[in-house]
Amino acid sequence: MGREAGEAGRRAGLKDVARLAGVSVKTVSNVVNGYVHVAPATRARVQRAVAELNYRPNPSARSLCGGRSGIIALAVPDLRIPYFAELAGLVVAAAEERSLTVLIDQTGGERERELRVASGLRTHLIDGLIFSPLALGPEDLAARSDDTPMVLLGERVRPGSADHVAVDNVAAAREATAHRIGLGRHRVAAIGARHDAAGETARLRLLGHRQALTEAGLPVHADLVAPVDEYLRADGARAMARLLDSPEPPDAVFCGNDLLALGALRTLYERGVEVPGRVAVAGFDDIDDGRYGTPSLTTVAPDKRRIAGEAVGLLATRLDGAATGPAREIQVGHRLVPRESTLGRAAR
Amino acid sequence: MGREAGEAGRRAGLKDVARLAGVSVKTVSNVVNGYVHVAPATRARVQRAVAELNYRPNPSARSLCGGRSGIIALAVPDLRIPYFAELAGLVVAAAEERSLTVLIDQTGGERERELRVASGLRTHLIDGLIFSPLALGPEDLAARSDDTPMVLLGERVRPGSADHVAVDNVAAAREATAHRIGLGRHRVAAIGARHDAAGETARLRLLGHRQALTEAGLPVHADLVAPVDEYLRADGARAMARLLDSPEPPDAVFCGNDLLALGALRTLYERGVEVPGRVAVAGFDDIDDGRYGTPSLTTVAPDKRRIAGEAVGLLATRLDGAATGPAREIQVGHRLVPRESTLGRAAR
DNA sequence: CTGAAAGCGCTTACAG
DNA sequence: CTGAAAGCGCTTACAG
Repeated sequence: MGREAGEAGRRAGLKDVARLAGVSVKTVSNVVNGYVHVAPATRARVQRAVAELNYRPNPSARSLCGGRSGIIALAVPDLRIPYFAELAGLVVAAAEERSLTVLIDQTGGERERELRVASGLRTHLIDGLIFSPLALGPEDLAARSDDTPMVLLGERVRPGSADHVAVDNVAAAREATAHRIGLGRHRVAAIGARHDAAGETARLRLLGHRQALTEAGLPVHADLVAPVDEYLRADGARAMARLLDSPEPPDAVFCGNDLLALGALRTLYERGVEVPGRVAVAGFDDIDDGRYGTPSLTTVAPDKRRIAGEAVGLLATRLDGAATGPAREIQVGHRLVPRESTLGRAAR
Repeated sequence: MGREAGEAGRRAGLKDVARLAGVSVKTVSNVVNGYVHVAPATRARVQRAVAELNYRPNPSARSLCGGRSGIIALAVPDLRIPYFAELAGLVVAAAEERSLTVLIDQTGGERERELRVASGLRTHLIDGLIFSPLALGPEDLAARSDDTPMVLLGERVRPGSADHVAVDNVAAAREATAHRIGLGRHRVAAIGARHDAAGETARLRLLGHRQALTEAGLPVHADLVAPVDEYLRADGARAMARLLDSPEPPDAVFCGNDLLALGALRTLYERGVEVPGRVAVAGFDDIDDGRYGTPSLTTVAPDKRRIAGEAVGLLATRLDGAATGPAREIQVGHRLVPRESTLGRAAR
């Protein structure tokens, strides 16, 4: 008898292990936490007792002692948005490598909820926060009063106010548009202008797009920049329809993200417009859906795995003592992934 | 001065609130936890103190007292799989309505990791578990030794051994295939047979598919059932290619999930096979990607919002006292969503 | 290298 | 309806 959990109905505690091993709880604690100064024989004895009792540390008690909970929060707009889902999956995996557990908060990109997240919604519970804000601006973030370590995903906040990991949105978008210009397109539209506060990333991507036009000596037509409410497929579909209905439709479109681009492809399909024959389409994010699209979607691929890894890594260093110290900024690479939506079937 | 957290650098505790309000900690605890028997005046005084000190209960302490942590775990194979990402988003939202926080575990569908999840990976930390196993069978699940409340998503386990929420996979798949037969297709293939332990859901869906064939008096050709390793786009694409290469290709395909179907659509696109003209395609899950596909994907839509809601609801009742009691089973509805991949462009 | 003691912030019986 | 006390399981100085 006696495998798995304590038969007694009660789970074994540090004290039980100590008794069985014939040492003090302090020593057990030392062994469990991997401290160095424990005699090998003692360590072995303790480990045997731990195994026998199937002892597992109680994270609540540990965290209560001012120790850490081992939990970090990831706050994103919505897991139903593939980019954030993929990112979340990678963050959970990266966290696991460091024995951290991830709890998810969905903000819906709403200012109120993001404010709550930033001001310590999970204080006491989490050791740190990885936050991808949409509605909050640099000022909001810099004014944060909670002192839980935080790593920001996305645009640069006021320099020095928080650790953050980002891609060079301007450069990446510029490459995407330049790619189409290089293929001979001269009326390159953009889908994704936003008028709300959520527009920082959008703004930078559209800026890169315009830079590419300017660098190529092409005019920037205001009517070739389509605004959207959100960055979802439906918005892209609607925006594409409007562009097609304009007097001089574009021969290429840069979309602020892949979801918009997939929506745009859908409209083009419905209207029987050849892609890339008459309109070349590119997105941003490199979500899985784009890879198997028909046609497959040309996009800019940020290194999501590295974004997740760096975010968790930055947080981990904060948890391991360096709680204070200058804010760090990590710029993660990206690469243009040309596929059929700009190259045609030859792309395969 | 004095907004947000305690200036003193230390967050206010129950004791601080009690002192400020001039009551005992017990009373503060009562107010904070919404107990009834507190004099209105006392309650008001306490609430004022709570607000003034910006007091927030420490979940670790609460959980340590044998109380609850307010945290539940959601264990799914991988958030990068859209179905699970959408489900996770809905679970997080449903949990929030009940003031529960969701922590995510990714099992990768690996037996070892699922076993760890089932046997109490998060004991002490979580109040309950919502688990979508892939590799574990009914025996594994029934043999679970950990007593943390658990709600299973997916197939029926050994009746009575655990709460679970599921859709009627057999009936749903049958409808999907019957739909194509009703449209005059007679060589309806299936993609998604699995030979590993992860096959329970797959098995039921293919069973429903065969039932539809049989009910229509159609033969079940073994060569029209394509096996796959996983349920991802790439698997669907490969399987579709094999089916097309067979001597008598199908005129319709039922795929075990939407990801397989999207992969199949990709192969059909690459080979220039008209959909649904020459091959009608249907999937299962109703993930967002299918809705905007080109063509849009006919699928079976389980009521995901309800799955998430019921799962959290079942768990919540276990946390609110009914920790023991007979296992409950909730069957969630589904509906066939015919789209262009079977109906053609007229579907719009 | 190891032990005994205090205390983290809360809740839960137990009295009044 | 409210209070004083014990204790949840751990870690952290402080001694030895």
